[in-house]
Amino acid sequence: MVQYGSPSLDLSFAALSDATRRGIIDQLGRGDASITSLADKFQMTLTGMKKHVQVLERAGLVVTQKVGRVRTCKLGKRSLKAEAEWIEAHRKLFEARFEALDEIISEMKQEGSDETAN
Amino acid sequence: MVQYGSPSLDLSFAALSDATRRGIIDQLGRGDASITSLADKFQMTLTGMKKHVQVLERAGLVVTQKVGRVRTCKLGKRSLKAEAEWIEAHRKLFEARFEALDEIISEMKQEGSDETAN
DNA sequence: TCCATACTGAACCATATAGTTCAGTGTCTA
DNA sequence: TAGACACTGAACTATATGGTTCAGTATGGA
Repeated sequence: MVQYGSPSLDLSFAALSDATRRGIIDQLGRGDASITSLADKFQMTLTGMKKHVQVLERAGLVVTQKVGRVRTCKLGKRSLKAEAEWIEAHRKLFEARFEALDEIISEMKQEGSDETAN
Repeated sequence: MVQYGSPSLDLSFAALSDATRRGIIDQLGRGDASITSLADKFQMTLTGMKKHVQVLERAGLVVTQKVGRVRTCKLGKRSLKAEAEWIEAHRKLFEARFEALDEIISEMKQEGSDETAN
């Protein structure tokens, strides 16, 4: 795969594409948590939960710290800034398209429509 | 996988997690394009490009219409609103954590620090 | 009518993801 | 010091992803 964009956006959007991981972020927003407590909450094995946490950690969205036998997870310092910026920048493109679509619709009303065919 | 969140967020964040697909959205923001022109631009086979476009289409980020032998791709009506909202809502959680971190750092300066160990 | 163009679909490959089990290792705590 | 607890890592499974090639089908133009 040829790289065009930011590999960190790759990692964070991929991390956010799983509902369990979005739930973990939600949960950590309410307070730090151990792997065990997260695994309980999301009904998953410790090993499975650890993998999710690692994905979030690689994306910089979560940091963990092991004290004694307990690994505590908390929200990281990435703060979703770059992601918010990408999305906001591109929402403008989408909105510009809407205006263009309005024109097309008026045109279609005049001359009869094509199909989204095949 | 037990589902907790929105399956449409799953699809759109997954779609955005690939730099080529983010590039396609970028490109379509500058104007509609055929599969062939996108494949050229991103140096990829037609088949490969078609798959990317299908991922974007399933996520609602792109719509396509075939006229004659040409399939034209344009930005869809999803507009990234839900994605922007999720991210904005959660940025607040991250920022709240920062303040908490500041407290922790001051505490650590007083009593000597732990390690992010193991 | 014939050829080039534009796409489509099936099949394949390598790698990643989402999860599991099982067998550890290290740390409390009674 | 024995057991319980919290995690870790390897190995395995099933499925998805990102890409390819190859063999079509359908359309448009000379």
